[in-house]
Amino acid sequence: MTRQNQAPTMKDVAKEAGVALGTVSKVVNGIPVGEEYRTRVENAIEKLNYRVNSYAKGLKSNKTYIIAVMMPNLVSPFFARLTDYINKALTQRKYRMLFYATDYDPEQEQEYVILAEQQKVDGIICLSYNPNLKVSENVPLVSIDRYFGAAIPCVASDNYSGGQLAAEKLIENGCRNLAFMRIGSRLTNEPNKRKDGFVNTCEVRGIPYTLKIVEDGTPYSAFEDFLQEHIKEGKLEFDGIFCVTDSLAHQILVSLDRLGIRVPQDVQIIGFDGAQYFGDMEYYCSTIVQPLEDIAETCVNMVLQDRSAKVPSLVCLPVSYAYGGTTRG
Amino acid sequence: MTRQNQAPTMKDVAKEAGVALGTVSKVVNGIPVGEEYRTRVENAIEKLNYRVNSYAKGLKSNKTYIIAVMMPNLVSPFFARLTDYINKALTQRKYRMLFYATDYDPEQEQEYVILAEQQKVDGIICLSYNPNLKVSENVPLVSIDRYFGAAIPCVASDNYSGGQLAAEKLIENGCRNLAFMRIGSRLTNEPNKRKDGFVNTCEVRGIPYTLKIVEDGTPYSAFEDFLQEHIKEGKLEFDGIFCVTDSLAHQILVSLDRLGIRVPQDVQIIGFDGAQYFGDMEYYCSTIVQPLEDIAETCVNMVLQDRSAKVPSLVCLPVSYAYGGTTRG
DNA sequence: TTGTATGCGTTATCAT
DNA sequence: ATGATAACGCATACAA
Repeated sequence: MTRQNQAPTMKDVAKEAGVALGTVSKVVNGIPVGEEYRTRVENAIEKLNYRVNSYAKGLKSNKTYIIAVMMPNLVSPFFARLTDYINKALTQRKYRMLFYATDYDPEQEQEYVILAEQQKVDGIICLSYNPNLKVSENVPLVSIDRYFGAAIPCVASDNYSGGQLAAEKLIENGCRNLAFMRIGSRLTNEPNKRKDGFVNTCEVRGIPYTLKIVEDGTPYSAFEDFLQEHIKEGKLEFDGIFCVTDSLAHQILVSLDRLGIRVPQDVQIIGFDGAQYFGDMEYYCSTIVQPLEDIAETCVNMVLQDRSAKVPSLVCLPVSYAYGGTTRG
Repeated sequence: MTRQNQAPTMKDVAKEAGVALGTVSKVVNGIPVGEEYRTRVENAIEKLNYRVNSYAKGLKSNKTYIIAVMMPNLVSPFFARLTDYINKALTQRKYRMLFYATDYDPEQEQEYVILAEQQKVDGIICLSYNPNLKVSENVPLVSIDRYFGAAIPCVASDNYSGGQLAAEKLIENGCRNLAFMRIGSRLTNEPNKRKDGFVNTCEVRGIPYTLKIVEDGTPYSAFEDFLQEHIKEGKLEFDGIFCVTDSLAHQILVSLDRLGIRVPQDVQIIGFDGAQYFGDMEYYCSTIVQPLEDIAETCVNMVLQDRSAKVPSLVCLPVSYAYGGTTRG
């Protein structure tokens, strides 16, 4: 029984055009061929609606033009936007994106890396929460925000400077008693440097500060309780708060509203990320903006780079401050 | 010259284990094999860190376990969330997602469909803005929100009922002079039925209404001008507004704030989509919630369904109302 | 049960 | 310049 209702192959095209298989391959790949033959082949391709099978092609050439991208999810605007930029950067370079959502699960991450390897992708870009991720030598991997050691290039915002910038902006806007709030992993990763930068500037500038850091999974009410405890005679002790993400800043704003503390009159808030309403409008809050487009471009360039080229093990890209209504300027 | 530093193949494993190629294949695919052989092969696989090459596998089996998903972008929370759910549904079924961002460009959409076909994906799920999209018979395609005709299954929210529900909720909350606002394509698509449902209920209930519909690309200021014109003696004529999306509702809220009109005291607003702050918190506004998870599941089930099975040409899934602070209830 | 051989749709190396 | 043929890594029908 012959193939029925199957997609046509090069062989079919060759038969239709009355030429040899190799000739069809040449036409498809833009290799010079006699004018007469070329049109015959092109007509046959048109007639049969032929498409090259990229699996067969990949099998031969050992190149797939596919990059695997791993993120915790696409629901967080930060991840979604970053993925969007990565996808754009890949598309511009004629690459496609195979996407995996890891849901912060280290085991799934490991599984997906293995999957990507057998998918024979040309590279992997991942934002990982698995500090022990095992990765094969055979496929280049670029990490976002997590440093795995010199062998695996890591791209991140300049989180330390971002922390400094947040403190400076608050101080510049008149704050004299600061707080830093963080929820999240105890894993060492680049974003944790936000705190260090913040603390550094507070100490250099001689501004008192308080840290409220809770573990992942802690309910947000912990922060509200914390704020409550620091309200003396109806007045919040802090006049400036740096939240480790815009998402947390949003929660804090809700709590402050509930507690009757006005923003930015009573306390000024700075978040981190640069999240925007519906992706393209104003900022949720005053914030340290991550250069997502640069991060994406950098990741793509590095993952596509010749393996033999020496790549830096950590690239930090400059952040900027953006006003979003929760500070005085 | 032999392969060097290449990923190991089944042949390598067979040699290492001292068994035949076919035996390795059987072990890999869980086909019964002698206990002795099995462990020998498994050890060899472990030792060489062997991974099956899914390209070679796909070439043989004509099945790739990859579904292409096309969306305008991942920046809009609606698209991002929908894509997230689709990806989850695919992952649960051991499928992977190849993602394409179309940026609303009909030509790119067409290109991507062709690309997907030569990528030999097992199916395509797309939210398209190309009314003339050409699609091959060889790969199943499921459309979201755009009806292409009986041959191509379309999945959407029950937009008509959503429009009705919005009108009913506004009326129920005491509104007696309604407005509908829309920005967007003139292409016929399912979401356009929101207006029809809204109008239907207004007429049945005998409530006066005004439509303000502008074309894509019109600046938002057009709506603010419109509102301005309908303010008589400091009072907005409308006491209820149904916005075609939450995104537009957000813009309208900004405009109303600027115009000194209070929400929900002076006017109540209902949006459409069910967008949430940072994906998982409160709603931006009172809204008609699209059942994104159901839509995703339905699309995935349909695209994976046996081609021979008759699939319905249009599936509409029930929407619901959610309070989000911009109405009285 | 295990091994061998063929073919999937390409590309590339040959002769022609 | 063109056509025949081997190989890519795997699955499978068939032979042992």
